[in-house]
Amino acid sequence: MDDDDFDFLNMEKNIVHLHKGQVLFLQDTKPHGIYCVKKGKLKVFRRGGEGKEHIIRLANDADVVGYRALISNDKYNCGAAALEETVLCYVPRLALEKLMDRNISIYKKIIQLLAVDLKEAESKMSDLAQKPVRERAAETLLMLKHKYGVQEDGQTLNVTLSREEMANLVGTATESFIRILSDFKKDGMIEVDHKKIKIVNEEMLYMTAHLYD
Amino acid sequence: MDDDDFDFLNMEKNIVHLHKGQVLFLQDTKPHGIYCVKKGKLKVFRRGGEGKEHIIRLANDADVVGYRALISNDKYNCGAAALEETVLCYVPRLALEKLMDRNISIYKKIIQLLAVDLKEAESKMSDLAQKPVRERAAETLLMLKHKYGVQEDGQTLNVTLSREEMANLVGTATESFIRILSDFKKDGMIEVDHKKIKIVNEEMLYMTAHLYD
DNA sequence: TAGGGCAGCTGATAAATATCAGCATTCGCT
DNA sequence: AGCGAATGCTGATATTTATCAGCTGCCCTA
Repeated sequence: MDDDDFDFLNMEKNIVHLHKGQVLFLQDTKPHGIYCVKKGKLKVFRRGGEGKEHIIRLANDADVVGYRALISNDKYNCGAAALEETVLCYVPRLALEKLMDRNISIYKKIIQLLAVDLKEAESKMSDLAQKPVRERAAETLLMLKHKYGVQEDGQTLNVTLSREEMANLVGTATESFIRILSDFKKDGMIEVDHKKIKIVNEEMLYMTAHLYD
Repeated sequence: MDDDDFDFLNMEKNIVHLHKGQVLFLQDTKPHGIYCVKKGKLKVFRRGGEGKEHIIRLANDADVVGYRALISNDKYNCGAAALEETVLCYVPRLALEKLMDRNISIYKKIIQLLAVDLKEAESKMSDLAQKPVRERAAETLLMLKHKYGVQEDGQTLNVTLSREEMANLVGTATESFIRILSDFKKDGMIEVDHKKIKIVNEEMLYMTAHLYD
């Protein structure tokens, strides 16, 4: 979304504040609008049979969430919750429809959002089907760096997730992920200080992820 | 796509015939148009590191394939190949753009296509992350029945896939899938005659897939 | 119609991953 | 600051899934 759209959306002045861990919307409920992240981080996840969650995607400043369900007139296929203090702009269905009426280019933007999400979903799907946990774990760490960046030291990931959440992102059991994380540490690819993860050998992580080699 | 659009597309008269196994387009190549299935069946797949293919989705009469890459001005993220004799209608980029210019509602249709694909991709993703092979195999058989229907006997799946292709659809090794298929046979859920698979106890398959129970 | 090759199948085994149990550490409260 | 609960970690083990090898039968076609 470009600045013009943001201005319009912000004019609606429906600001939502979420604390860390707070739920924005739940899987299988009906949407009434869409959300634009002004500041903060969100996880978008699905719950499987035994309640175990799988994180489908993460959201960042300027990302839009909850729009798929709304535009298909469908229930939410995923839930969303804040990973830290987060501020969002809520755009009710009607406001969105007004926006779309007066600006056809919004259609193109929605198409672009969907197309990006779909491409990433397809790639993740084949990764889940084919790559071992170790490779997916490496890939996930690199994705986190790419998505949220690093702190002033240039190495520490600028996002805080629990081990369980990271495992849910990778698509594996928490213990398995923890073991792999300590392997990565032993191999000198990362350094770990509680929830802070530092990527010290990105090249080697890439190799491990088999993104190139 | 409704009848009007089909008429327009068909006017372009770019008909493509594919024999069983023939490739429509390859992953990582550039699209020049989109394809509409007039008659036949296609698989859309990605190849992983060691060349193993994972089938992302199947296409049927009236499905559109290859449009995601075109509208994002991107390379194909997946390849596509015919599962049987297939007839498609090719719509070159320019013709599509003309169509979109004179009919804004095409944007909405593309959005709906993308939204459906995205929803299915997200669900499949969490299945791959959380469900065991046996459940995914049951789900796949039910999906094949739903997607392609059955023959006159009301039970035999109206599509022919090799065991390897089915395994690639489930996201498992060919041998693992074969074993599970013979379990299903033993349990009285299906009957198998070479490539013909008959679903004789759909209820039980649903239970096995944990779609409800 | 003989035979080469491939798909399907099965058993044995190996490897990957999950689960379970127990303990240590940290975090969120008050 | 201190307590209880939650999170993180590790080892042992179980389970799931993949891999490897070998066998059969079937189609193709030479």
